[in-house]
Amino acid sequence: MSTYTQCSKEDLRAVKDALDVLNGRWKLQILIALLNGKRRFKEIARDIDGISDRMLSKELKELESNHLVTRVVIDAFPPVVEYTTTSHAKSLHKVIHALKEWGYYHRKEIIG
Amino acid sequence: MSTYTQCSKEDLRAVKDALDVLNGRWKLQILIALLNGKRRFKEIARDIDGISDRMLSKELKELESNHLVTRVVIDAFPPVVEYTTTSHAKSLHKVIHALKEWGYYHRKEIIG
DNA sequence: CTGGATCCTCAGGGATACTG
DNA sequence: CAGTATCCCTGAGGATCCAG
Repeated sequence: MSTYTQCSKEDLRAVKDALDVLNGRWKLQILIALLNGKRRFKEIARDIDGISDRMLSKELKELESNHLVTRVVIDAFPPVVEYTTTSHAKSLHKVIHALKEWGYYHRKEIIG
Repeated sequence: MSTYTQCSKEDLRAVKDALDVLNGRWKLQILIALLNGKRRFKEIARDIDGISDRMLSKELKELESNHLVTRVVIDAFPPVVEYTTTSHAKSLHKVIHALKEWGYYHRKEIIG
């Protein structure tokens, strides 16, 4: 395997596509929360520090339209809405893992 | 291997750290260009579709302050400035690879 | 509880012109 | 070539209030 990160035009486009779907400060955090098992709107909101209801709502919609999240309404009172990740979202675990590892590595590099 | 992407608070923080350093639409593109071997300011600018001189300059500075890029001035006329990635930046190849793979996968998921 | 609607702020980023 | 300086604008995102 090459030690280079060679990227063709197509590869670069794929990277940009990925970044496009995961853009903003919230989407990955939301997906991580869901992959950790959180489901209801308020649970997710509580889990993510600093997110507003408005943003959470908006981001969940975008994630849903990108097939990363499934929204299930349970007809009851008070209303219950459950969010789950799709299998497609689960394919993100390599991305998340890589970012996590690199985050740790970077902190050592900068601080240590 | 677990199929879950369990993230502790610390892990989440690491992910956020990583995203923080790579934020915006340009930084990863710049790093990819440099990892491909490009070096001079104008070469990078030409390589990245749509970036302005102003943004490229700003982003390069941020990357430099995060130890991801090295700036070398060659005293000559016309001026020559060479940018290279640090070994730390090279550790990003797993992140880039994961994003690339997922980008392709995502396109198939959405379009196909 | 689950959000929608509205209003507002601010930083990311574009365009252009200019310097060494 | 390698940037800086200015001006400007859009859109991400926050705050608050309201409805089912």
